[in-house]
Amino acid sequence: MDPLLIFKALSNETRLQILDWLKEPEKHFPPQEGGDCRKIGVCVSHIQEKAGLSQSTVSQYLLTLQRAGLLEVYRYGQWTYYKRNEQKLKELAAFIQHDL
Amino acid sequence: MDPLLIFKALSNETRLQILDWLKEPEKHFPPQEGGDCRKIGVCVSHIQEKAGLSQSTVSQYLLTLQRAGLLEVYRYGQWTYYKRNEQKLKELAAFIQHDL
DNA sequence: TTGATCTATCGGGATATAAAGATATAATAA
DNA sequence: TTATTATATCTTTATATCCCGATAGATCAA
Repeated sequence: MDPLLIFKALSNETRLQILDWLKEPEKHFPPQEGGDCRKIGVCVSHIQEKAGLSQSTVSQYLLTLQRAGLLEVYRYGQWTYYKRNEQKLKELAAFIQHDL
Repeated sequence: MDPLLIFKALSNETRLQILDWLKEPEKHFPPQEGGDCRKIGVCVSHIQEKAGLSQSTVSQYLLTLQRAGLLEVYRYGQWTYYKRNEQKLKELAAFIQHDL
């Protein structure tokens, strides 16, 4: 739990949106062949299309969120799936409530 | 409540420290003549001395935290006192818990 | 009024972040 | 093997943030 790293990761409109979209992935992204987006996450290209930014930028954003611990990664074949790390988000809420 | 503005304000080690020091001001700052630091806040020069940064930098940091709604200001004569806005911090905790 | 003190603001150089295109890597398909 | 697809990394330009010194306001003391 590195609060500074987390707050930096949250200091960007698009990254906040990505976290929000991933709350209800089936509502914001098209169906995937690879597997249930609730379980394995959403692949980078779907997130990129939704964000309307370049592939490299979105890839960087996802890594930023992952390094902060807010997203989990699952790799299968040539795909990379990202989903929320609800555990970490709960820890963050607890930190803000008790320590900030 | 502007989450992006708040997260940007929290994306700095010194600003996080200032928020922490102001949780127990009498523990971290010398006594003030102007009034009880719990009630009116701590003056800029005390915070500056503790932070070990220039006066202009600390003044900017305090404004950043205030614009985000995390600090409250009280002006008396030539002094400016800052204290935590516990209400806003509670709102932030609730936001993270329910909306992030 | 003059001088001292406290704080805010301005301007600037250094560093970090934003966001893109180009390229590399790795897996799949033909 | 070669071509294609998905993602990551590299490089670069533009913008934002960090942090300072200098200066400006505002208040208080003499």
